[in-house]
Amino acid sequence: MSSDTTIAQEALTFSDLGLSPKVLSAVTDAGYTQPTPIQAGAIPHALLGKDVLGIAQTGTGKTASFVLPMLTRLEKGRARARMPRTLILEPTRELAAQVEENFVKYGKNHKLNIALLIGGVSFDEQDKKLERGADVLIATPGRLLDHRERGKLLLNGVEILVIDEADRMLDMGFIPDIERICEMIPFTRQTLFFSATMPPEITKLTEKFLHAPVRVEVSKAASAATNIIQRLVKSGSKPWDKRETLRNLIKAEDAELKNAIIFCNRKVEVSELFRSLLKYDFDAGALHGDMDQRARMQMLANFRDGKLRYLVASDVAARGLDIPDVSHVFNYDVPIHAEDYVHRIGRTGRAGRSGKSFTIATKSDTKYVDAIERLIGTKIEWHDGDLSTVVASEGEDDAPRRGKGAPRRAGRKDDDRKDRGERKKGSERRARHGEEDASSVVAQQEQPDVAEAAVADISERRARKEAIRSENTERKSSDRNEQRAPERGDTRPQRDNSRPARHRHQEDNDTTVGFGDDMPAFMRIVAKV
DNA sequence: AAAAAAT
Repeated sequence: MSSDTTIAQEALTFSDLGLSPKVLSAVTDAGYTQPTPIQAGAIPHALLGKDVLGIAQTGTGKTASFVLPMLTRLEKGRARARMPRTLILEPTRELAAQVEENFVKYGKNHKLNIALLIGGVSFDEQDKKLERGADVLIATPGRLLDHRERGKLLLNGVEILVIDEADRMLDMGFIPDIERICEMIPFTRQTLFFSATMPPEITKLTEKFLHAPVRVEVSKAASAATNIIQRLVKSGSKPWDKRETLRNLIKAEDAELKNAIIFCNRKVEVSELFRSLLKYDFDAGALHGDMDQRARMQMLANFRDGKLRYLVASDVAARGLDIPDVSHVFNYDVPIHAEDYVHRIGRTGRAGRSGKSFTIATKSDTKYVDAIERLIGTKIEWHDGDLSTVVASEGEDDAPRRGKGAPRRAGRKDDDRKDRGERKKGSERRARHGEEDASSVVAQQEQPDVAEAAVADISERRARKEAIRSENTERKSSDRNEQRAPERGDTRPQRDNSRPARHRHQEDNDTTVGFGDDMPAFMRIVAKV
């Protein structure tokens, strides 16, 4: 009876789902045999051309649940110029690039034209791909609409439309854009719609744009994976207190720590913490939305490839990003929205591995911690005593009653001197003079420990300089020049700008992109198909 | 209290 169905489900393999031989062979080559619940539930219907409403978090194998059937269905027919056959909408550039990687990986036996339309990079290459006729078009909404308005793109040939991470698009205010785009595509299309949650606005959207969808639901991740050890870490609330807490934590975890993502709530904090960590010789990179696109891709690639051990990031990296082997997640700030906590810590403990997450909490974070504990339904253990044992740094208390202008030098600890040094002056200068100045800052820093520097692995130092340089090309100050100004003293090997960065790292690595085995264990148990 | 996305 019910045990029979369980057995039948467990025995299910990809070859049972109706995928084409070409697709199956790519899946097998990637080392997968068993579909995840969302894949097993969605693929057969998607192959039949039905609309699918998939309710699933990232990390459930969701991407493959639309990539594989789309590849199969694309085997018939050909793309025409400026008329893409399929369209996949993603909320962030990194996610869009990641989906493209999936199409490349599982479409290796197909001859498909894939175009990635995202902001922050030049139009030329994107235009060329559209002109050639794209079988698969992956886009963030803004750039897609931009291309359309320039007349480079006709959406009335789209046969399959995928809307991914719909609830996140809602958070980001993309819903009007999504509606516009949906209205441009003939309703004879097939629509595959994915969302982790179903708030009323999203339900409305599905009622408007889906036709008799098959609903496939995988239970929510909010119950927090059991393979991730979670701890709260008390800290004073001043930035230097928190940075010191973080450094000590990282050092204490050193033996177990392969690599870590460190989340901050704000972009400025990402930048500050990143610079601070570099000064303390941590092998860190940074990732947030104000960095130029090349730097974003570079940082992510370097972190994935193990060239950077730490990645300081905003919530742009919280959801969906698939880096298979992250050992630690640190929340430098307690996330304001409890769901973000679940997404952030879900960057570790992937592909059935174990992971550790530490959340630095100050007295003013109490209510956010409470909200998180309510959401995940458990109390998070304190790492080394709770906040009642916090010693406020000398001359300060934790009460946030002082304004920003309050003197803050009084009680600083010895260890902090590095942290607060000449940063402001330095960054102002860098902003005016561009990148070459950043390397001199690095040189300056390294001077005090010449001996150490000499011993240090050269490539590591080069990577760090590269990192500091990239992080300095923040979009706000230089993105526009970036597109047309290779004349700045750029010593990096000349980039072939006609190809987006992600193609390069994709060719020279075969990092596993998460898939069937990329499902948290707790989900495997409760998932219903 | 934020971040994300077109310029």
